[in-house]
Amino acid sequence: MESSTANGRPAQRPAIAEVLREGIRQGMLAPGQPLIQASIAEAMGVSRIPVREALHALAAEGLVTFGEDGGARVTALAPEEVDELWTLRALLESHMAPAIVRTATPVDVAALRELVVAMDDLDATTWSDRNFTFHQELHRLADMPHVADATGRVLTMIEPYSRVAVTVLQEQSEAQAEHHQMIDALAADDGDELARLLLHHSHRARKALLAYAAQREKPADRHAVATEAARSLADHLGA
Amino acid sequence: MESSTANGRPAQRPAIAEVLREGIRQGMLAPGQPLIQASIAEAMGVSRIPVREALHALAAEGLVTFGEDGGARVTALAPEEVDELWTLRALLESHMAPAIVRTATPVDVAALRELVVAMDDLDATTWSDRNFTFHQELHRLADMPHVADATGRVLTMIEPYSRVAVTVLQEQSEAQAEHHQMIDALAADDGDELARLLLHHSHRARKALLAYAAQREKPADRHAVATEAARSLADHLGA
DNA sequence: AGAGGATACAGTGTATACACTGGAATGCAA
DNA sequence: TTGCATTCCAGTGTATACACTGTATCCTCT
Repeated sequence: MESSTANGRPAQRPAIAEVLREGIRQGMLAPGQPLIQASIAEAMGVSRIPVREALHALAAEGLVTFGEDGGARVTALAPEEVDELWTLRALLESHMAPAIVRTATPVDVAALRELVVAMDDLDATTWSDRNFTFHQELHRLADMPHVADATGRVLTMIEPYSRVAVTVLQEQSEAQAEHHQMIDALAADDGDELARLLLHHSHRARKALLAYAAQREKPADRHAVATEAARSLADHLGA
Repeated sequence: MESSTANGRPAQRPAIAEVLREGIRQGMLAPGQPLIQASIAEAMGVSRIPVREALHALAAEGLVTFGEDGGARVTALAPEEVDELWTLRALLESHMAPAIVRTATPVDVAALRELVVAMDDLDATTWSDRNFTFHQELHRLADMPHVADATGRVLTMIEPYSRVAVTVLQEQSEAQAEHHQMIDALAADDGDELARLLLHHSHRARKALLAYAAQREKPADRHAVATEAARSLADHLGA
């Protein structure tokens, strides 16, 4: 009475989207970079078909954007969008805080504390990875799969932009200090405090990032590409 | 210097995902229903390839679930999941409220009021459609594209479950009354009141829906599928 | 008649092949 | 040298074809 199904081959499809997602999240695939189906297919040893499917899935997640000409690129976010997503992240995380405190067992808290302690002295890249894991694990405790999913998507989208800040600013040590406070609040069953910390965590990082971005993009603001090209041209002609 | 692209044929791809999404949202494709690639392809007059891409995109949106056997079905949500999503909706909508009030022009407000008035006496199906549009238009005013997108996804996911409530309960008239109040709050530039109304709107509807669902699912709660299968088997054997 | 195994079928995953497009390079004329 | 038309090519969208698997059917044997 019920229909059936089966697949044909190794079916490493999920792996393709996974690899691309990680590549984008970790910044190896830069925002705006074109994603050529044939190249990806060759690199992964598959045909274009499963690559296209992965690309469309990532597009639905917002990580990839299909230009009207059909070409896929890593989604590039405008500063206002990054700002919006940081605020959204703060909202979602603080929303989960009470549930996290409610359902976390001492074992969970111990595991998280261990994770945080292990992050205390790490280079920026590794720290960013662990930071992502830490927050994901935290969200998992809320027992709100859809909210956690949405939050994870937001985290993934803003991560390429956050990493820059971690590398350049003193962001890492401040964030670590706050992580320790979060664990303490969690151990003390203080949901309100955890929510407050998560809000502060996001908003402080967001402001630092925006300041950095503003400083970085000031000179390039309007005619950035044009002036850059003009300078290059002048040099070339002057020689 | 820059790469180029082009497509081959009519490229009605976006239409495919769109049609499926609408079909799911409007309940024409019921939760749990298998989505056979070949059938869809034939119905839409295309091959399976673009259908697969649409399916994967919808899966990334959460509207479609791929079973481990590979078969795609319309995602079926457990009551707790619907509950979680209603709460999330309330959070997101109330978050947007201040921004909506801030950026809405008198023209926007008039257009929304007209929309609401036109909804006053409609059959359940048409009203549900307009209701969806109304909320989407409201979100659009917040000038927060990503939050609005996320909210739209949530609305789409819960809509099949909400429609039942609208059909059965007196939900429609209560919701309409609240819609009018929202427009008034919007016209009065009262962001806090709008946020309060949106929260109340969602939470009341959510409770009504849950009560309805609980009543409806009481007998099938635990071993629903097993008992269903057993009954079917019994009928079949008894005949 | 009932249990056990071969076979057909439905359905999926993937690769290959073809059609089509827009920009880049090239060649030609002025 | 410059302006323009033509050709070439990179890249995409889609269809067809094939490989594979789980389930259901049917046939056989006891």
